[in-house]
Amino acid sequence: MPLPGSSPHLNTKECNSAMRSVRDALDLLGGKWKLAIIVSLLDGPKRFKQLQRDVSGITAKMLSKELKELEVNGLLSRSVQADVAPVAVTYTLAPYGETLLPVIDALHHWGSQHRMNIMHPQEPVAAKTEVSAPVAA
Amino acid sequence: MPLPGSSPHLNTKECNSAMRSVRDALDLLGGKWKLAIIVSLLDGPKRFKQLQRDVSGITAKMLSKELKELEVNGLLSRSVQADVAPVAVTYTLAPYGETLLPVIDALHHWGSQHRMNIMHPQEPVAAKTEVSAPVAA
DNA sequence: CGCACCGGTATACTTTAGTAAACCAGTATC
DNA sequence: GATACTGGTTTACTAAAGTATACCGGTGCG
Repeated sequence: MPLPGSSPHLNTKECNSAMRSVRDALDLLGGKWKLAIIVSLLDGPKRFKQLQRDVSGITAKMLSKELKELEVNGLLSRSVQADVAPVAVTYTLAPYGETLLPVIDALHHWGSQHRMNIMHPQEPVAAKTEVSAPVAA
Repeated sequence: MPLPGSSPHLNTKECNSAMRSVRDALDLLGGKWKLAIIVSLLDGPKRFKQLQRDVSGITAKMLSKELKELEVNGLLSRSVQADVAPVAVTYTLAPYGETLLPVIDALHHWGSQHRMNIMHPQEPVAAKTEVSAPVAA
């Protein structure tokens, strides 16, 4: 099995195969809210309104929709307690959802590096031997 | 500085901080085509029409738009050879674009795992058949 | 001449993502 | 009896993403 990341580049056939997986992941995780919900749920199980407060900015409609999608993909589980006062609904990150940690970590790591690069445009990461072309700003 | 990914979960403040970076990365990489273009360019520099053939399915308009965005973010570079016959334009993955390899790798790894899980659902990875609400229908 | 390739752009359209706000039944609180 | 909290749904909208198709000047090929 070819391990991408170790080889310098892939050929076209490998690209197409690899891209299917990458797109699968991105379809599930893409959009503005999915990762935010998952990350928030890493903190522990939460109820609907609690989640809505924590994720900050999300509307009830989006939260509801995203939670459904996340649930059918097995990334979290929804449980209802009908006996308690106003019916408590709890969302819990499924074990399968926790397998996303490496992905979240990679995204977070690159994203924070990138954030530094664009805020302090010195040469902290990608400026060692090569002097790039002085193209347009 | 807490290292996410190593700890089991983060608190709410850490989530918000981490999410900014994750969203930064996702904004740059999200959408249907950006990663596909980058992965295709891992194969080596390519010209516009070549890229359009390799990425398969992308329209000239989208390719043009995505290439521009990728270029202004420093992930690839565009070079024009005006001397040759019908003006050759070459797109090359920038060194900075190669720093995405860990991200691509993580996405690819999880995505292919996930793809197997949904295609061969041998083990009950996520049995979500439970309905514990005997209340209203 | 006629066609295809090159690197795109222009126009028009559909689809999806996301926002904003109101609304619901039930309970508990003031 | 009004208000707020619970877990959402509904409707209506905007903005962004993406698709489809045609078009452009220039060149080389038969």
